[in-house]
Amino acid sequence: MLEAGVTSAEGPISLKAPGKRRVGIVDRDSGFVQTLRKRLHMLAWDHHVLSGAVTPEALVPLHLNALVVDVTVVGTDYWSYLEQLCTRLPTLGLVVCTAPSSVRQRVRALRLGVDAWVTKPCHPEELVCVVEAVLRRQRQAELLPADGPATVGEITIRADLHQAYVGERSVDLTVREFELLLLLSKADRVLERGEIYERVWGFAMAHGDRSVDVFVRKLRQKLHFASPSWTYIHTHFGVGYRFAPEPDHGHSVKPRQHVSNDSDHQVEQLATVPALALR
Amino acid sequence: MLEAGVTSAEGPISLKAPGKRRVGIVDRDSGFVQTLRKRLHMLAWDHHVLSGAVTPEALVPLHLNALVVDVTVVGTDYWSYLEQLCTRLPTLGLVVCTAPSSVRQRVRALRLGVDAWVTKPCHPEELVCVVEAVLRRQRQAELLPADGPATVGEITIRADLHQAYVGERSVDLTVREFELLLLLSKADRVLERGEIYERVWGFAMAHGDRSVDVFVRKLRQKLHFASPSWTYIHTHFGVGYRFAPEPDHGHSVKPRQHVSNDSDHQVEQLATVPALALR
DNA sequence: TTGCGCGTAAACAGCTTGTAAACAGGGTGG
DNA sequence: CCACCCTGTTTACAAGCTGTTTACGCGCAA
Repeated sequence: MLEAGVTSAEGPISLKAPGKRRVGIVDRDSGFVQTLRKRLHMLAWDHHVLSGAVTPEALVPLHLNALVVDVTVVGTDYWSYLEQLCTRLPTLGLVVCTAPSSVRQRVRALRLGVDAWVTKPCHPEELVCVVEAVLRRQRQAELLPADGPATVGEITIRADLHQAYVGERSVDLTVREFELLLLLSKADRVLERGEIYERVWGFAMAHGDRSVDVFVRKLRQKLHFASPSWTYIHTHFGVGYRFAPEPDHGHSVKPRQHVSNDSDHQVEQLATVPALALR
Repeated sequence: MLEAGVTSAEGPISLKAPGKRRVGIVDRDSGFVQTLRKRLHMLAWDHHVLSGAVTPEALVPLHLNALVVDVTVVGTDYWSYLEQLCTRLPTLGLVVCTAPSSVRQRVRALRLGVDAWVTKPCHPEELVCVVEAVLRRQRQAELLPADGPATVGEITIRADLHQAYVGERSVDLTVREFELLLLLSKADRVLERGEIYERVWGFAMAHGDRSVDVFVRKLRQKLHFASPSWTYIHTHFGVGYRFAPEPDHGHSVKPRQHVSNDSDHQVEQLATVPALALR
């Protein structure tokens, strides 16, 4: 019973997207619900409209973070329902949004464990903000894990470790290099230098700044050292860079690609290997 | 967050006087304040009536768990004040209780990080219940990590005793050190300094503050003294720290994995340092 | 071919971290 | 009530790493 509450608060978070919240709605005002749904959708929160008073046990598999209830839907004796919710699912954020009530009612509900009481009619936006405030306080407790590893080509990008790997071996990227890789790998198109600079460095690129080029080279070098038979970053002359893992099919005829050069891993080898032989 | 315990400052995970809460009040309505005080006294909560808008920095030594503010006391531009509070003291429960307001105002405040907005005139009992609801959700965060003993590497973390052990021998961690260890061990990823500070200290880290580094060093020292052949805390340069117990494979080859730090010389120094020097 | 964009390399400056120690405040015990 | 001890905070300095800048040469496109 109680573990159900823990599950709904902690379980799904490790399984689903970290920032994703799930909100349940118990209400019959279809217009109000529609507005809420729209707003929640904009916030990229999952939501689940429930038809009537769902038992705490039935709520468990929904993995809700919060529940908005209009107690008029529940029936005359909604107190036992609220009490059940607060007892069995103590980690569930509970917001009552209902018709005008007495101080006594609100105090009783808050004492039971309800997190907030909003009086109808209310602006949907305000209700959403109240739920958000509850979830914010709720989330403060959690240690939200970063999103899981993503694999591109032979490279595994681990956001939780701020590092990329090939198998078990670290590519040994610095912070900037990793951020650059993360940005490039997420964008599925050619990125201009200015755009890259803005999103990695955080401000506008000065005219003539070659930082992006330098870091692309460093990143290419390390990626090539870690995964020699793949090409990841492609140069679009006069435009920018594009990330796309491509295995090297031998040295077949494919000169059309703007495949930038690939220097062999370390310095001394560069001196001995003619550049042309590599292409 | 801030605990009204005997010791100076305690983090969110503190265990002392769990029921004791400290609430600050910023209001000029003396009658209202008197009623509140009386009610808070009955609840055995400490309270502290403040004269006007106290800066977040001045608030820190008061070790408040929550703050009730009538924004009319603060002045015309109370937004910056609320924003400061929410930014600098994100774990502080913040309830605005003031004259009638617009939806826009309430939404803005809730978005800033205010936990609840109560409109005057209101029943003092209801206000207390709202604060209680906020504190309840806040306290949930503190009680959750109090689960059974967990073993990581050679270290056994006893949340119930607020201490870590190697076998039967205590690692002799201070409160802060233990909280740091608990936080790090619960997160399965790299934690940035700011995040660590916010969770352990309870408020936003000032720019240039090295407290986290210092405590990581102390913790490393004691862990290494208690469990010399393991490495627990790894530095991710430019990012933060990550906890992961790793046995030292014979120190012949340095496994330059994603592990940034090496503490070879540290080992020798620690070996020569008498136990007392660790405290 | 020419002009400009891009790859490459290395030097330098600045920042980040480890380390140690002094300092301050509160708690405890005499 | 006072002195000592324990924590936590702050500061300073050194070492290492990272990011930036600069220079040079090649290659792409007109």
